[in-house]
Amino acid sequence: MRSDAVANREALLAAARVELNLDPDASLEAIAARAGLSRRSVYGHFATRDELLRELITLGATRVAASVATVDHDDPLVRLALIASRLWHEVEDIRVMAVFAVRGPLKGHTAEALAPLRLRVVDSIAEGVAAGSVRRDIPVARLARLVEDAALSALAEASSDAMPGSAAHRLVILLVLSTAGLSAEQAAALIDTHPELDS
Amino acid sequence: MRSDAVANREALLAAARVELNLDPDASLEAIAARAGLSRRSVYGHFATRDELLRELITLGATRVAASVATVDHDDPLVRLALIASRLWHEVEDIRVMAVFAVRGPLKGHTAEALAPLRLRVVDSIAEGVAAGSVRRDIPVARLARLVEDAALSALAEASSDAMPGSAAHRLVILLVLSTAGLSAEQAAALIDTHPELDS
DNA sequence: AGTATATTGCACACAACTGTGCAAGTTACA
DNA sequence: TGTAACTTGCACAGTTGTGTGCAATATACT
Repeated sequence: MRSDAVANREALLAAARVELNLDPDASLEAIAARAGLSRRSVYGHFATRDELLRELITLGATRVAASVATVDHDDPLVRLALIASRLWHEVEDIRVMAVFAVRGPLKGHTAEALAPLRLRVVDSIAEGVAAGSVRRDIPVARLARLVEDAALSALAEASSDAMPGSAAHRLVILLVLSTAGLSAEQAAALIDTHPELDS
Repeated sequence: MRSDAVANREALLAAARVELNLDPDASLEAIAARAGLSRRSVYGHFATRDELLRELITLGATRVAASVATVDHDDPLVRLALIASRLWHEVEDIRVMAVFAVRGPLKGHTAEALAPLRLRVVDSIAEGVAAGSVRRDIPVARLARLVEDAALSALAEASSDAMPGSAAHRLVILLVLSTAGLSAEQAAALIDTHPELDS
């Protein structure tokens, strides 16, 4: 592959990231334009629109999963909070795109790349239940989905209502912990006693 | 208007309710077919697809708002829980459609009919904050949106993962209370000490 | 039974896309 | 500098929808 072709491929992915973050239904025309290319040449890099989207999602989801994989802490609740924190940082400037990937028509594909992350969440919750720090009134698998949903709600809220990044970051963690069963005070205490949750 | 025309209009709205609940992007063709009419005759009742959707949403949202308007209780938290409960009952069998109305492209229109309901939620939360029973770490307006989002998450969860209606009903209330800042135990206690939340 | 009212099928215009074929142009790079 | 690799514009086919005009038909209601 020629060097400019490589660069253009990158440019297309970057453009798609931006454009789909503005409007998940953005056309190839719009994406190509942002990349400084013609719609026609998109097909020189990706066979179909779908292929472009899948690649984009795979890259993003893998990156997120990889980042979250390095999280570690003995306390499952703190681990959960740390995961939420990492998630925020990884997704901060592609919030809409992230929500689209997880909730949109390609969610099945996203799920594959996100599987390890979700496994980690389920494990942490199960551990928390065993330790008595996470609610027992909702089955673990379901609670894991609801916790993820809470995080997405926070992302969406941060997208619509412009708020300072630090507030959004804290909000994601708070909602995750609240959904896990903590009271607002307990959640705040947990965050405040763990400075690594500020970064 | 002729009597059969009135009936067909109703049939179209009912069909749209069902069809859009299966797929929010359902075509007029599909809706008309379910109503036992031809696509062409839809235009005898509604000028555009948009008009049909708006009418549908107005009817539904108004009904929900009216039902919620009759909720009353001194304790703002219990009131919030009762609102969640009513919401569930009103929306139970059009969950997908409800989520579409609130999150989809017509959310602006939905907002009008839903305004009184949202006002009530904001008020209850504000009252709860004043009474010290609702979290103070998130601004009231934002918290109101997040509480609503939590309810929607519960609806979505109940839609995807088939669960008994009673469990879904309880889940909606639990998530609303958790988001409001209660611990899982506090939320459960509140529900269990208020039998009217079971109906 | 007669008439206003509804419904239907069909054709058509239109829009906004995706994806392809091909000839002509441009550019990396050996 | 030559050539393979890449990009472009344009035309075209195909898809899937919405919305309209119109003539033919069916139906409610008086």
